[in-house]
Amino acid sequence: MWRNDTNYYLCLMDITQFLKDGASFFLPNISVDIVILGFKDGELKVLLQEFDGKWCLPGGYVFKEEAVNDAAVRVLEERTGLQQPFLRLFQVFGDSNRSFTEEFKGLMKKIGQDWDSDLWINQRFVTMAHYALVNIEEVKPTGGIFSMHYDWFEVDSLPDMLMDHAEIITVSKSQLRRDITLEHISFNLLPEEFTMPELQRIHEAILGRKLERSRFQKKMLSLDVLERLPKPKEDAPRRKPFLYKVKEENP
Amino acid sequence: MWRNDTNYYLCLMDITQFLKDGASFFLPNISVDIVILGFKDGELKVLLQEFDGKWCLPGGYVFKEEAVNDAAVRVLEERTGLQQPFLRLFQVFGDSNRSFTEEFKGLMKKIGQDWDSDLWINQRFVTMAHYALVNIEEVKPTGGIFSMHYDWFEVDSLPDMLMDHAEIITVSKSQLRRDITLEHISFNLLPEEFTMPELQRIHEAILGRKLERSRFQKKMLSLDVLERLPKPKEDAPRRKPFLYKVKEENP
DNA sequence: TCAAAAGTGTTAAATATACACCCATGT
DNA sequence: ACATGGGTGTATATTTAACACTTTTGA
Repeated sequence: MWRNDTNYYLCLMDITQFLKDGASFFLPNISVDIVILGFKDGELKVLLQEFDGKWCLPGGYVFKEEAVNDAAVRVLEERTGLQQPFLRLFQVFGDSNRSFTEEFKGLMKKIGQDWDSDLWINQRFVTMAHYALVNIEEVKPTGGIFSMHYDWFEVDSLPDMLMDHAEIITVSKSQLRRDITLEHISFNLLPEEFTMPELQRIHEAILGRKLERSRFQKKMLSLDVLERLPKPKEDAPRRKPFLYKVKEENP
Repeated sequence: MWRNDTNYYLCLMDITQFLKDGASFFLPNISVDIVILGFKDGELKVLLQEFDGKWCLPGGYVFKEEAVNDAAVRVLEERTGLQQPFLRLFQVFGDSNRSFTEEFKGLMKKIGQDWDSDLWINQRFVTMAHYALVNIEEVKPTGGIFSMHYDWFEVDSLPDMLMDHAEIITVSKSQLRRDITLEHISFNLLPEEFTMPELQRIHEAILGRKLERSRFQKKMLSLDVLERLPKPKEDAPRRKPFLYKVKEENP
């Protein structure tokens, strides 16, 4: 399941080879994009990478012998170093004019590569849009094959984005908003041990509104998935809040 | 948006031509499958078509210049005659071994077509799985290009299904179960005018459990989306229930 | 000592649940 | 007339909401 041969090859491959031979490794017309979400300073952040002056989602392609889901896991690991983060496919963006043709034209010129409209990378791509929930402190971001520049952006004030990537993020937000009220997945945005106020800030950021302390606490505890640890958080500015962790599943 | 030239061509095309030239019309490796759900005799039914002795979901491929969503709408219309039914993409099935190779081998032989492992139709396919909610009485089913046999099956007792199509139906059921509690979409399974008991039967079938009459009625009416019509349903065996229809959106 | 953050409690309102009662209709 | 399906009401339990009270802690 880890780094297969083809994948390892890609890692060593330079951009010239990628552009030349990609069509023989990857499924055509299919891409994978990942809205990698983290939480810091009270804000929900998304990891973006720079592409010819604009910004775009981390993404990649699916090897011919690879499951779509494995491709998403692989791309996510390539960009974050994370092994088992929370990852979910939430939508497909499949309009007939979805291609990066113009964008690649500009970039190729800039990095001194030959551009050709028949390049496999200029195809129309149907993208499988995923979102991932990560502990932002654990992420060791790396750029993709086209760019070594990356940064975290507040999801509600995005920079100039490529193609439909801003829309993809918008849809991911509303999906996450739905999912978080039905499933217990917000913990994935925090380290193993966390406090109730921290968890509340996350829910507030995702839902876009303030939540009432007392009710939030009761709700979370009634889910019976949290375990309160004996010692409170030490480096807190005022009263030290309790630490919690997600209960082990007892089989 | 309606029947474009390529599509019209396909309609006239016979199976030989489809197998020979399909690769030049369609996006490779991508398919669309639709779990077409209707309601009759107190049961949730799915429209299946026969394929070489087994059964499969209605499906199709995406034209190179066509949006994935338009392809799903087109396939649905081709098989049901319906113009604007409720249709939603709910999952992608993208395992690396997803192909009909063996199944096509058998069928080609049977219908006297040449089989070749390099046939485009033997590729691995990543399928965009949709579900559609239809008024079963309005559907005029037609077979696909491979089969003229179709039938409605109770979703909980399916016949022998091709590949992962039984799993796709299982996932569609759980998605629908989730969606129906959050959105008002069950009306799509009924004619324009319907009774409260009819609506309740549908919810019961989807959720897989009995619901309490009084509560169900209050809940539905409190949504403020239903309009009670002046005359009750006439052809009812006992007491005539009221007829309802979905309120017009008032802008 | 005091303001802010964190934890808990108390009450009221809103919803959900269970079931009882009544009406209409075909047998 | 009565069994059955359909419509409505009522009492109870549960959940949600609003807010008050208390504790802890750094400034």
